[in-house]
Amino acid sequence: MTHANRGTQRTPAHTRSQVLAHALNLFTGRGYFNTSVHDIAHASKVSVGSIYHHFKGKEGVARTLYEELLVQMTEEITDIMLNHTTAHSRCRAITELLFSMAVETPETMEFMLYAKHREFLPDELPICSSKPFLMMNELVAQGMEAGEILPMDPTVATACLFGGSIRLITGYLDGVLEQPLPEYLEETWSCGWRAVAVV
Amino acid sequence: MTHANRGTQRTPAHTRSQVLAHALNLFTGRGYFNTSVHDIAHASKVSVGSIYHHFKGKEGVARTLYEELLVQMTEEITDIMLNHTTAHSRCRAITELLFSMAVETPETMEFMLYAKHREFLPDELPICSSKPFLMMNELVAQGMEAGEILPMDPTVATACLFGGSIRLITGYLDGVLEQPLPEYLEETWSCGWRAVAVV
DNA sequence: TTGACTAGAACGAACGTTCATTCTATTCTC
DNA sequence: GAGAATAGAATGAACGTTCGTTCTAGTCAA
Repeated sequence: MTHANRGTQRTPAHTRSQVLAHALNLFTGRGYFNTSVHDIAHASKVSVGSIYHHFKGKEGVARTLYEELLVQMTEEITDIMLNHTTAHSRCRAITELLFSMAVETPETMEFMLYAKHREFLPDELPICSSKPFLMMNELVAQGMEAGEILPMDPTVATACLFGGSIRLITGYLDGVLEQPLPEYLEETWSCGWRAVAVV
Repeated sequence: MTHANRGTQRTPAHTRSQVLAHALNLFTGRGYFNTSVHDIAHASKVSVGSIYHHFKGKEGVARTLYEELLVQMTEEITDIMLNHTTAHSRCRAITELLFSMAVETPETMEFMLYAKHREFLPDELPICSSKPFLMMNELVAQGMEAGEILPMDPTVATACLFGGSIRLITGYLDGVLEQPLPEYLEETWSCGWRAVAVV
């Protein structure tokens, strides 16, 4: 390492992660279309050319963020499936996961729940067709077969089980909740489970 | 009327409504930022100058759409409040309203539920702070006082009561439902009410 | 004739993208 | 191990396009 970059890393991996982190921040803060490639370059302290070298363009940055997000989410849910056995316990764990992600990585959460991906990633399926969401559907269907969840359309059950949590998280991300998000967890979970549980 | 506009209306009211209708169509179809003023002008068969005369610009068109939407929604909910007395009956009516709006005016519904208004209307509050949503909150709070709804945080109750419906409607607008939307109404309503109702 | 309305050409700023060039770390040759 | 060769990475000015907006000229009803 020469004096020219004393104090700053300049490995490709570092460049990539810097760009992704700052792009996520800008995309969620002001929106994809209100963020220019030059904004990302400036925020990441990286040149425009580097962004094109690594990601092939603005859309490539967004696509990479989206794909990494789905992979991470899939891993988390797989973990939950392995470490819990009942639908009750699995759904509870997923609700906790959603709440804690919203608090700890709100930008990631916002990018997942709130961004209109189809406006800037035209070839992507809607997020509710993505792997993690399908896994949640599958999980609920299994719980129904096991007699833990009332017999009904699995799509409806999934929507009602998690719909309340998702709305609260949306409210949190919009800054309209009066209490800190975690204080709503217990009641929200109770309602969601009560909506579909076999008594 | 001269030969110049034979067969087409050219009253200001007609111009306004044409612009609004086609703008809504374009905004929901490809997104606000993927729609240019020239696109709106072309689709509405109206000149760019006219759009600027009536709406002061692209953002003005979106703002008008948004405001009209909130007014219409407020009226509908006010109607429901007047024609129903119990929280059970009112919430059921609102759920039906949401489902039927989604089917009959999907673009309006999409613009309300799905568009990221804050990205293109920077001064607007998030939609969950808007009048119709606050009325729903208030309605639920009243139902709680009346002993119809379990005592809990009203925000949570509202989120869980309507969260399932909203998720299903989102799925419908994304085109991922297997059945026609109305077939999900009964089950979704049952779940939502069961989540919060006093037994 | 006046004033609201419409038309569409013109404008300038901002944007995503490209590219010729420079830099840097690693490999190869002797 | 010195030095040439190479490939990947980084740079930022420049380009062509698109877009929101403005402007001037013209239309039409009252």
